[in-house]
Amino acid sequence: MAATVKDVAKHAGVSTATVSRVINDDPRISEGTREKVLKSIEELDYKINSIARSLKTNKTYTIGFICPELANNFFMSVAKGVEDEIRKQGYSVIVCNSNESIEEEKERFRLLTEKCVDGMIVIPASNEGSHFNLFKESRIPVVLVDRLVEGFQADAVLVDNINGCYSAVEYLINKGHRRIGFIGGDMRLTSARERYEGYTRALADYCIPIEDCIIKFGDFHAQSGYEMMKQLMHGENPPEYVFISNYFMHIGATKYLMEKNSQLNHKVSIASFDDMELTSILGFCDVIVDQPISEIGYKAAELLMERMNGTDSIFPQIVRFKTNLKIK
Amino acid sequence: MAATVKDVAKHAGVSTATVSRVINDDPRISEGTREKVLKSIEELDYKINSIARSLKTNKTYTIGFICPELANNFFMSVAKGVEDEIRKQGYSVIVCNSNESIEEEKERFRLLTEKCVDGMIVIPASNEGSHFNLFKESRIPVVLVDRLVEGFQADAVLVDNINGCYSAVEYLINKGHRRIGFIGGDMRLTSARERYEGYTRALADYCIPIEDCIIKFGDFHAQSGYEMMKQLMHGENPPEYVFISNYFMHIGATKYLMEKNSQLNHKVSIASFDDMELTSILGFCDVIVDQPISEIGYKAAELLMERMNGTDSIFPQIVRFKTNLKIK
DNA sequence: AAGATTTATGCACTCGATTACATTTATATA
DNA sequence: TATATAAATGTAATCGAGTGCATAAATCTT
Repeated sequence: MAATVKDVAKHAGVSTATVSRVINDDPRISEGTREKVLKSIEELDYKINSIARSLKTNKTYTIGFICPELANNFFMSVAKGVEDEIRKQGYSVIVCNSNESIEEEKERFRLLTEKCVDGMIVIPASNEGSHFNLFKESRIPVVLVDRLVEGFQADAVLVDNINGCYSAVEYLINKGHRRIGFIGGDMRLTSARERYEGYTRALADYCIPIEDCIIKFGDFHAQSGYEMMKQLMHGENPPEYVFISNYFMHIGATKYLMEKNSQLNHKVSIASFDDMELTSILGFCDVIVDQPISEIGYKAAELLMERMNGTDSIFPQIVRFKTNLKIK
Repeated sequence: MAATVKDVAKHAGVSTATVSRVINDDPRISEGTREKVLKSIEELDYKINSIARSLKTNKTYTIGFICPELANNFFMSVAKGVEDEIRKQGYSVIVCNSNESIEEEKERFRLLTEKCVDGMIVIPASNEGSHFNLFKESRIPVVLVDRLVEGFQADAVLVDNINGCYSAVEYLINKGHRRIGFIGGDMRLTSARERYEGYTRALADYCIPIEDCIIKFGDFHAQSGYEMMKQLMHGENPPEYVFISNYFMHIGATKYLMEKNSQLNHKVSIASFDDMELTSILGFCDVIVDQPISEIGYKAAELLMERMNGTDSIFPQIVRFKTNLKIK
């Protein structure tokens, strides 16, 4: 049905090689034939078949993006940054959902390999990454985002979680607070670990004892934020401030506090990660560690482009963005 | 580098045709050769090259998803539903951002055509759709989601916006409210128009006069929700209830009310569309029109699959999901 | 004007897999 | 046992575009 180079060639009275050269802006084509061919392309409404082209050139101009969840603002903001950057170079993005499962992550990886993507950007489901060997073997460039994977060396774009969290806790300490609780994420994720590290380090530096009873660990989801805040508030001596390790748990925690606010005879405030659209209306929070989410996506795309263009150093590049402390 | 059918064929001592048949589960292959081939595939770590396959079969097992924005929970929840459903059949999804621009929408469409996607799911940027002729010509199956396009007949998955909005307004009327304001979306979108229609229809059916001064139109973004609520509250006689046409404007409006709450000598409540994770903590809202977002994605995928498999009727199918009124 | 260069174009193979058709081998039938 | 039939495999063309090499045409040299 659709016109091919052959049709165009016949129509223009030239060979397919010439048509191909016109399409690819080969300079050694005379102005006359170029126009003739372009006219035929126009008239036949010829559109290139990138499948055929890819087969020959071994380039698909497609990258894969694997993340643990699609309906997640953080991940999708990264994806947006990636898409934005990468399409400028004519690439497009196949988006895959690993569902926070290592198995599915592996499975998506296989799929993308079969589809011959030129590169991948992965937000790992876990730091457990034995299956990441597959990446190495495949020789497909990979850039990790937000989290690292044990035993797998690759380019990565992260934020300085430790100092981000540290600065928030330090700020609270300087404001005179001593009893600062913590709600952490899944400790199998580097980001969760680093944030916890920032918390403990700040306390240690200011000689404040670490009280396990005001430290809880959730899983970065709203429901667990709700639960953990509940547990904290039901403790013997609840903290006056709670640092919450991500946006979604922050939402859950706020939900709990809103529901139970009148019944609680204890005032609590929140410091948290991520300044999303909604953060400003989450009423208990006045200290925010903001990370440059779009930039993360841009940078990941940029690193990947470098690898795909072969201008790579042997050494993996780890880019860490600084966070920004916002006080309401 | 990577092994091809040829390599496998040589290694197993058979022809490439036989290898291909094994890969594609052709039943008329003897158990013996099948095992031999599978063993070679294993040993050579052969992976199929779907580019080559697609060229021959004219199927890419890839669909396109074009939406006006990536970092948008509603769109991405639809995308999630789509991905979920479609990957069961071995498809994957190229996600494109039209940036709410008709031009970019067109441009993405061209890209996806070149990439030979088997179908597309589109959340249109506008009801203006002269460029949708391209779809017709291309003969690539398309399913529209959430919004229709003028003059373009295609399968679509929508919700019953009119009755959804109607039921909420009716509920408020039955509770004794008479002065119900309205914040609408961009009227170039069918969804915005239908919701407004539901509002006016309910008022008319209950013989309540429509007061233009308590009706504002934004653009479905948070910022405009903020602005419009501000305008309403600064009006001479602000309404007691406001129906807000979508989640993001709801957020913006709430933000305004939270900031100015103490200074307003007028109490206002909100009814709104969409029950997202955060809706429950948006403090002014107690009436919600909930739409089955994931289902929308599933259904769109399903319709598209039907078209792609050619089991299509000539007539476009329009599926409209009922909404569900939730009272807090 | 004949040969050397440069420029423009075409021929034909290739990428990796699928498949119609041909051929071989095994099995059933008379 | 010869023949018909079914099952298993191979041969070779094909999908649509790109490209090394060959060739033709145009331009330059001397």
